[in-house]
Amino acid sequence: MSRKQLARSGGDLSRLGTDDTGATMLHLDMDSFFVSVELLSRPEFLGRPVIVGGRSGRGVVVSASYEAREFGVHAAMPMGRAMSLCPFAEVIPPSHGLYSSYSQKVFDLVGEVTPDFQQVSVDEAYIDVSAAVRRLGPPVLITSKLRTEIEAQTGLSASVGIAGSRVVAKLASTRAKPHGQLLVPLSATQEFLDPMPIEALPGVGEKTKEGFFRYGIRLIGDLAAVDEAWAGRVFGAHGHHLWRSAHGLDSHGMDRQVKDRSISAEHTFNDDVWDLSQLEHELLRLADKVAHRVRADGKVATTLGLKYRLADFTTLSRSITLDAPTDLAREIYEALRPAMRNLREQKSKGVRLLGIRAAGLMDFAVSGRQARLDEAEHSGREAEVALDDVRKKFGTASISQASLLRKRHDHENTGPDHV
DNA sequence: TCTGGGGTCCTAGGACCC
DNA sequence: TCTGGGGTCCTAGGACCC
Repeated sequence: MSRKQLARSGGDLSRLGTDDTGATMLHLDMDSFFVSVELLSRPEFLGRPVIVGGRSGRGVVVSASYEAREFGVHAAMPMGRAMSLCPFAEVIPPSHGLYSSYSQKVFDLVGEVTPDFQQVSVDEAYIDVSAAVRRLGPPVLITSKLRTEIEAQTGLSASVGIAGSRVVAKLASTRAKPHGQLLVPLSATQEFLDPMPIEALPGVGEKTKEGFFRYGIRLIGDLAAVDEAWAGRVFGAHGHHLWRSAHGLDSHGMDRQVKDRSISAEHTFNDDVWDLSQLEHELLRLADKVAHRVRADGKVATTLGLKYRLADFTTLSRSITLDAPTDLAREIYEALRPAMRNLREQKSKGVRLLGIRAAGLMDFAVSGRQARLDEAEHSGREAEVALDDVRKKFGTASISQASLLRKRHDHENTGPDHV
């Protein structure tokens, strides 16, 4: 049974009623967003199974059309498996820039309804219409107009859940898909939630589901019926949060979005890598990517993390907190390279994935970074801070260029013996 | 034909300080 | 003489989301 069918089997929607008083939280979710955007320029594929995703050996499905889903294809599935399930699907490589521009159009339209919304991904947002009802009418009407407007302006369809809380609105939009909207009146909230499988709750994945199953909890209603303190004892903070969700209650408000906690980049190799210099080359490329994005945000990073996944998919991580925050590729690279070398020596296995994370982000202006740059200039070490610009002129630096620059730099500062 | 990339949040243990 | 307890920072790992 597909997820959709499962959701649809959960109850008789007509019994939910029509009273949208107080149901002022909307969850908007674009229907198979990436695929739908691609179909705008490929109308000949309409009605066919279409998959957006990486085609190479280790690619996965990013988005599948509803026709492809009929074959069991879903997001995050390895492409090989998807193709065996649905051999005649059209496969389109993702164009993230294109999706961002359509995303912008959609959220511009949302912004015309109310500024009171929180975008949670490229194709999803929570919209609090409580302040908009006097101006625009009841939530159900606002929703209809918004969906019509989105479709008229972009050619894309959205589904919307309307409820009294974020968690219920989200479950409602899932139930409404595709191309629909669903109101869950406040009085029908528990009735709506109770028959749903426990894994429908956001935050319940494979592991948590197994945990609940061990205690005979299979439906949201089962969780709602237990004592909150028990859920907390057994499942910790997560348990409290999920118990509240099972009652249709949010655990935190819209103000939660403390954005930009980290900026990361990672790469899965087509074939497992054993060669240290190849790893270093990739590390430099990732450092460059992350540094650019950190600078573009006007930030500097205090903590740097390395992600290191072995051929057998075990994932190791190392992190380093810097004395002085940075936004330079070279400093990121130099900080993480020893950790990577250590891992390479300890684990005699091929490397599947390498990743870098920059965290502890703060504004450049308050970071003291400028003072360090000034100081560096005065002490004749401008080569160090300017290296990034040098590297930019060469394009993506090769490892030999990088080590040449590093050697020159080290030579200048500590003498040739240091290298 | 196994498992992308970019994120968030939580936990647990050790270091270190008072 | 040999050991309390709280707070905070840091690191490593893991679950989960789109």
